[in-house]
Amino acid sequence: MSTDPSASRRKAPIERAAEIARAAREIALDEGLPALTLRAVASRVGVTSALVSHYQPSMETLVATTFGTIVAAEIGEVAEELAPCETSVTALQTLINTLLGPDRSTVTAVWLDAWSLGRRHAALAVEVGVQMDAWQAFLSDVLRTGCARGEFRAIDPDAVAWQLLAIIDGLNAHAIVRYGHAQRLRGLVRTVAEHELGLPPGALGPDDDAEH
Amino acid sequence: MSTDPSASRRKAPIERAAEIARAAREIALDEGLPALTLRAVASRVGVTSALVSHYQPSMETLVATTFGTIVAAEIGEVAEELAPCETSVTALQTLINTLLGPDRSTVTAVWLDAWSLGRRHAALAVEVGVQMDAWQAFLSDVLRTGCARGEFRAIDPDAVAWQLLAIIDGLNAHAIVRYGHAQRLRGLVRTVAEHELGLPPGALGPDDDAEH
DNA sequence: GGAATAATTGATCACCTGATCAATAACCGT
DNA sequence: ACGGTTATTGATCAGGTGATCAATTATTCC
Repeated sequence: MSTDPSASRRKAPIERAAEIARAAREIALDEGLPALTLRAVASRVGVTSALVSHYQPSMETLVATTFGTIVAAEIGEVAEELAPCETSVTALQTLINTLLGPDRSTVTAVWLDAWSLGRRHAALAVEVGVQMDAWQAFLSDVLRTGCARGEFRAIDPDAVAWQLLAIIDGLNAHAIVRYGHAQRLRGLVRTVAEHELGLPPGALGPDDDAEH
Repeated sequence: MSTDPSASRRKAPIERAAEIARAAREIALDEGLPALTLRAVASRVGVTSALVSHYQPSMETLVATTFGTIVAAEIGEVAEELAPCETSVTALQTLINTLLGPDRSTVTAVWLDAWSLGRRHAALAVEVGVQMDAWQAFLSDVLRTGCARGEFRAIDPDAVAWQLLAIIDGLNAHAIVRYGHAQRLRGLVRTVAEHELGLPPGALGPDDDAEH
């Protein structure tokens, strides 16, 4: 019983570090990036603020890495969801539906916080750039694959990826601020995608109420 | 010399109130909404923080009204710029060029701050809603006028206005975070607008390098 | 079992935030 | 010229922020 975690207050560094990172993620997701404070993390984990400081070089980096982790996880989830799609058309369809779905609001809120905070927060600004590039690279890959398969016809998949992401972010931002969800406006993204990728109108349309 | 302002420290309430409001606007524009603090305003005006508190019921409301003033002024400026346009097509063209121009970054930054802060800031959230509606109403009017003139064909101008604003906001957000300007991506907005308004491709295109 | 190692704590620092209060000073009307 | 009105100040409060320090434990190694 030497490693029984229930009786001992002291934990292995790796475990505690994971605990802190997890708490940070939770706080960021349900209270926003600005609420990600030294004492908030400590309180959620159930330790002293000094301990969080001991595990983290600074709050600046914790905020940045927490944001990065959340967004990276989001990309991973979407990638996993797209994997079983047999055609690039269904993949793009799924991607649009997921990214504009009602479950996206929490992550979108984190993005908004990051955009705002990033202007006075060097480390976060860098991470925002990295994650935006990651998203672009991911979507760009989907488009390129579609072109290779002969499903899409795009001169500049990189540019189209940026455009689609910008539209999706804009719609989601509006949705989170003004309405509850952005699903109503999916049609816009579909139309743009069809136009930019040389698809016939309606090619991305049918599968509207397909998910859950 | 009884009303000489240079010798007297004391000022008329209306004048001081205007001074405070102006300082608040300046701070918000070049340091961001989160930098709009009691002492920052006081310092810029050259008075005590207590005086700012005396003129403002709370920082919460000052932030909200400052944001509202900035955005309302933006709408006013654009409206003024669109007034001389003889056709709705050139009006829409001008609007797109202006809204995605390089001078928009400061106001876009304020929007980002407001979207982020608005989630923990009741008064600001209300003002954000009001100003978004104002923008939508303004653009919607432009589109409706174009329809009445027979230049546009849109089934639902309100919806198209929301869509165009969402795209513009998304592009501007991306531009401010990742690149210096969103001008490169104007083509996207034009394409969408042309498609949604029943215009021939390229109808909004030509006047690309028209402004300084 | 005893000693070295390191996770954890509690206290504290310096700084920022918004807000309130009595006291002071300037202005205006008479 | 004087008195009332009020703009303005200085001080101060309560609370929050990130960060650092020695001291205290718990764990592990020998």
